[in-house]
Amino acid sequence: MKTEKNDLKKFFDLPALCPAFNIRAASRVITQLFDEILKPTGLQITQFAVLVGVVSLDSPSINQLAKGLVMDRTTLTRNLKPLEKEGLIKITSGDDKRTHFVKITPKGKSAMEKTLPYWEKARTVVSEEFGQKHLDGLLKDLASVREIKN
Amino acid sequence: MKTEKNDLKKFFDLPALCPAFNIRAASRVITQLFDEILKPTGLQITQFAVLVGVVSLDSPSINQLAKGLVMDRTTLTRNLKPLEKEGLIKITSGDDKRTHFVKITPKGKSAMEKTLPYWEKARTVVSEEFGQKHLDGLLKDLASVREIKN
DNA sequence: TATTATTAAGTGTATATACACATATTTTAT
DNA sequence: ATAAAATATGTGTATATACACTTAATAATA
Repeated sequence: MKTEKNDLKKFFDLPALCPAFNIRAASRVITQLFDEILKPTGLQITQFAVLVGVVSLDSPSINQLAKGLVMDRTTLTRNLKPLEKEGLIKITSGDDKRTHFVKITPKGKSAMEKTLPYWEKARTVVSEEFGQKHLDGLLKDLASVREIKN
Repeated sequence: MKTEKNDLKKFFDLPALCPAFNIRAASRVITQLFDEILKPTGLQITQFAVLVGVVSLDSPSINQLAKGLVMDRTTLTRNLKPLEKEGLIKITSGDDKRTHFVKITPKGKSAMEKTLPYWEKARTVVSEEFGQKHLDGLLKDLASVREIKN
């Protein structure tokens, strides 16, 4: 009989119990579902989220936008690059030259309008697969998870 | 008064309603929390998840492991690289030379043993921040989200 | 005013993610 | 036995993520 040291059975329960494994796996599934449905728009769901943040926060600074999106500032900086390259946003300096504001462009607005129905479609698919009431509960829980950060 | 076309208010509700925005944001928060606590182990939570998958599935093939982890096969291939480089796993061919099996090494086992208490600590933190009962419900919901894939 | 501290943002590096495409091997059908 | 189909995996490319570190500009203080 092998020693206890080599007994790996204790790891077998982890996948079902781990918040990180599970939220990351679920995140991959949902992201693929949205990106598949959004494909005709040329936007990925993360990019759409950033654009929505930009208009909701009305031309925020990088820091403000990162906070609003619950996204690391340096991650956001990188995520803005393809949107800027495509001309969907524009980044400008304020009076305080350290601060950079993110503005939506007409092309960006147009891309958002085009994407909205696909987003609605994706949301409907999730809602039907999952149950609207169930989904409402999940969204509430996910909002609570976000609060852990504070 | 501007035309309806330029009215962006309709986007303001999206962040609260979007499963993708919310699950991705929550995933970032949880991942950072786990990675911070796991830092002394030298493993990130995704890497620990892969190792747990390898031992739980008992030296699976790449495809089997990807399926078990609900991870895209090509993502897994890339995620295995740093683990292999560190000597925590070994990849070997079977009789069918297309199939590659992933095996844990002694160094890999040792890393897992070292990491386990840190994982437990992180799980406790989440559980306390969030409430154990609440967390159980969330884990169940996340498992359901994963099922959408099938 | 000169120095120091603070604030805002970018860069270097590494891992994570996944689609489209390519390769190698095995199986199936002719 | 050979051609075609199916299977298992890897690679090219692009985006996503975030820590550690750096730079630039402004604010606070001596």
